[in-house]
Amino acid sequence: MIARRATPNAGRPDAATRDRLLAAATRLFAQHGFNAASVRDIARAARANVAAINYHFDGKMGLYRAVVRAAVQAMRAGDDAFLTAATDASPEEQLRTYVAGYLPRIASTDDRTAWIHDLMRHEMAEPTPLAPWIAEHGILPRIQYLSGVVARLLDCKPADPRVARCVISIQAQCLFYRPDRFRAAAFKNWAFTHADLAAVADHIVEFSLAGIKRLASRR
Amino acid sequence: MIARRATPNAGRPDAATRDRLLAAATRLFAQHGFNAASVRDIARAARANVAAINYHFDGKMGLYRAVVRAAVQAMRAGDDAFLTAATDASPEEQLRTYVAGYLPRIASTDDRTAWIHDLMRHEMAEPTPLAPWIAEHGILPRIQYLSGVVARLLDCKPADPRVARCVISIQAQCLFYRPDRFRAAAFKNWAFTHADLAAVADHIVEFSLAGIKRLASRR
DNA sequence: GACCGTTTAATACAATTGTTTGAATTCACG
DNA sequence: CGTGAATTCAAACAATTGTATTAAACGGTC
Repeated sequence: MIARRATPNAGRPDAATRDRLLAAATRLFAQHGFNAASVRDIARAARANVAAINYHFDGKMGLYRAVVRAAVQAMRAGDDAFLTAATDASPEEQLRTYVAGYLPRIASTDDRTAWIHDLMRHEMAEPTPLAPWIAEHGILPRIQYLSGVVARLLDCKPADPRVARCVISIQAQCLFYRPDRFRAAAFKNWAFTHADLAAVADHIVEFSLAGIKRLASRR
Repeated sequence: MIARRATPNAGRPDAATRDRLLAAATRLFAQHGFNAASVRDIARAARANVAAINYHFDGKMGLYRAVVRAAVQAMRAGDDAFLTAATDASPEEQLRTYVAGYLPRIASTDDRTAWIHDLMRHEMAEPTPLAPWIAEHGILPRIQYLSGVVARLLDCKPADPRVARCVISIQAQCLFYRPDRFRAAAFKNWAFTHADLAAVADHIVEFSLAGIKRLASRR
């Protein structure tokens, strides 16, 4: 039967099987993607039975949905922390805040924050039916915020085609610092200390501000 | 027995089974990645028997190696066409030539040129043992060329940390225009006409030149 | 036309996939 | 202790995976 738990009282003595499954699935889906992560591997990592996945989540896709939901939620929570912070600051300062807050999360290798971006990378390479939903709820808000900042910097309407191009230029630079084996091989000394990362954030801001100012003056 | 064909005389009346397998594998590996593309799907698409893959390529991994070898080869051939073209041009003009030549290939949806980048995307999400080799032979040469151009623009040594950061900023902007479902959902009107693409190339060059000049003046 | 190496084909193999089943176990409550 | 619902478990399911086996078909040379 279906028979879901009526009250989600997660206050069990030890972590409930459902929670352990969710945690293990988060790690393995982020590492290998939806298809390549097997339910048996997930169950073993969670010290649970395979059937528990179907019992608690209605199958592999249901488990994935739960992971993705949590990912988007964590993403928006992280954004709100520094996006809504200084709405009265200058757009230059807003851009600096954005990059300084975003880049460390992108470049992080700490599993507690990095898994979201690994999940996204797999969705880009081999999309699941959830891809459009993730893009709309996890990414679009950030793009729209950035568009507003850039439009003020360019002193034009957000619909101006230059806005989208500049937003992409900024976003692309940040995203590129997500570590992977390709970058490690193509760019030697890829490992970043905290100081390096701050320098990179500085670079992206200066580089982008110069580019934007240039395009603002033309036309 | 092993019994590989002594001479690779591909001049058969109709396309040899080996060639059809290679073509089908190229398409399917690019679409779904190494693991998700099954040998049976490849064989069916090539109108060949499953065992033909083991006979001609010594297994799935051998087939993938052949595809990747061709990919890197095509990549370098495409690069040489416009990288070695104008070595006496100004670095500004070299950058413009680079972006104008590179971006259309990145943004292409034509299977004859796009498959290479799709292959790379899968390697980034779920690397195979070939990943380091691909990075070294397929990507590193381009990065080194770009580093030389940027070093001249910055008027500094290629080892200067600013060079790598600027190269990344340029490369990241170009790579971001590879189409996928996420970008289509996050950026409306993502489809590009030829004119749009030229405008984007122009944007990247102007944006980046302004950024580089700015960083050249500081320090 | 008979021979022999090359290529194709059908089939079998063990391993792994997601899911289902039905019984055993656990837990809260009377 | 006893009852009944919630949860866990081992086992089995059919489908799919990459590879190996073995025989049949092909193609050029004597």
